[in-house]
Amino acid sequence: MLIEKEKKFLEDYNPSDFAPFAVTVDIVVLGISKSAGSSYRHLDNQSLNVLLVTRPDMPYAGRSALPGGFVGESEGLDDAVRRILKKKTGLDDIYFEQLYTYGKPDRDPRMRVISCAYIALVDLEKTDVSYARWFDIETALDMELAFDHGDIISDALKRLKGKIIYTDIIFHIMPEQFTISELQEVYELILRKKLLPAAFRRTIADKIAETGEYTKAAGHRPSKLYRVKAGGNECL
Amino acid sequence: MLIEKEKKFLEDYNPSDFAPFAVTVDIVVLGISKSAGSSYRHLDNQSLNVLLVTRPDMPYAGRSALPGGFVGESEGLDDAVRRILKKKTGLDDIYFEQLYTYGKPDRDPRMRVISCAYIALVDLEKTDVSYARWFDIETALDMELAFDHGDIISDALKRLKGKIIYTDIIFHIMPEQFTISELQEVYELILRKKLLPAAFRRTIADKIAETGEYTKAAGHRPSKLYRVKAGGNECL
DNA sequence: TGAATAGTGTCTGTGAGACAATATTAT
DNA sequence: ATAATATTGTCTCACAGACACTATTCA
Repeated sequence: MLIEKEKKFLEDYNPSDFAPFAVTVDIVVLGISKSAGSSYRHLDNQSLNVLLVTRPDMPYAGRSALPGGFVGESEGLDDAVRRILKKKTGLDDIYFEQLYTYGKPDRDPRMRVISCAYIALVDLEKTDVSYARWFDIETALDMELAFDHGDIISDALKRLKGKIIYTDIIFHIMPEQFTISELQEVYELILRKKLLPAAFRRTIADKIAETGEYTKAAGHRPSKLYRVKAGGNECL
Repeated sequence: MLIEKEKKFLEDYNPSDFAPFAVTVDIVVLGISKSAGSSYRHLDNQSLNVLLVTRPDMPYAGRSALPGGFVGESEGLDDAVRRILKKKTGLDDIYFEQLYTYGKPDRDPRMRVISCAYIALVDLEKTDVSYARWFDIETALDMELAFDHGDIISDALKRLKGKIIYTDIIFHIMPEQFTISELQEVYELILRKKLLPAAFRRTIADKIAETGEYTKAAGHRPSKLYRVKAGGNECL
């Protein structure tokens, strides 16, 4: 005979009364793209982009959505992320981190689905995205996306905005070589505000190293090219 | 006839090939307890505590574990957290936030379980924890806990350590009235390092307000009692 | 040469670290 | 009076904001 206390515990842990859920991972893949400047004198314009796929099926058929998919029966969440990233970008070794888990009962009309959302940062130039398309982040946020993917993207940006101040994850989105101005512009795109060049240089000076190379044919003074210094601060 | 591209998409989204998962929430409930100082002259000792339950069943029967339970079929993750917190602490309106989702395939020997972990901060004095027990955080970390709950607790502490610097969530763990020294000691318990009283006072001065009351019978100079000022910075 | 960008120098204010000094109570 | 804590004062240093200034290239 069970005492009252033990009964109470059993309520929580009885394996027979758990409901079956589907679990997916959805990934906010972010990258920086460049478009030609307005004249030979002007720098290229950078923009923050997010990778989206088009849903072929109901629900939200034809609607854009984050790349994602169901987690396999004996597959870890991280493994599912790696598998999907490989398929959508052609890359291994992409930096990613867990963002948040979305579990509102009605978020998928078909069934109960828990979505574990991730952020991934890629060097966009290296990606081969045959089954997906890059969208400017502003455009993407204005679009009608499938499920709650619009919320997920804006949560991802909030997270990123917070983290680039006290970690070095920004470098995962940069190409191997970059100028300080480019790096500053990426910060500005994410933080949505202008920074002072002098102050910016000072603060990141110890995180980067000169490569010895310079930009060419810029129509004005060339810029030193830098790379990340080893041993950055990734934090939690 | 489907073109190759569409087939590829269908692979990811075919609703019939999803695996059934159980989803639980597990909560790291943290609170500050006081034990009497060594003499009438000395202040009470505060310690950071975590709420644990004892598992009555396999697996890990008899082992201590985080309070948690299966998420109901049409219950939101947050609703599950509120339900469990109410049962284990007797309190509504507890501050909590999502920590991380743990989904290793072998983390529960019975079946595939995804655990969505949360942090909750409570005023320990107000809790009625008939079905759980408070443990000093150091003790808890040294114990052999069920599942991966040891990892979850240490992740929770890392998160808290990061967040108390740039948010005001700390106040959710404080009683209505507190002295600056007490508040400082809580910071020190979480950050695991000593702070300078003068600097500490300066930095938190604008977040708290005097109540007009003082500590009594302290065996030495009494301290002003403060409360939180409205409109704190909770951030993401 | 000049437009456009790269990069430096420096003043100033804010805020943290360090630590000394003063204040107040119960016994 | 004294132990123990509370609270304030102040010097210094690091660093970010602001902004002026110099440097360099290509068409």
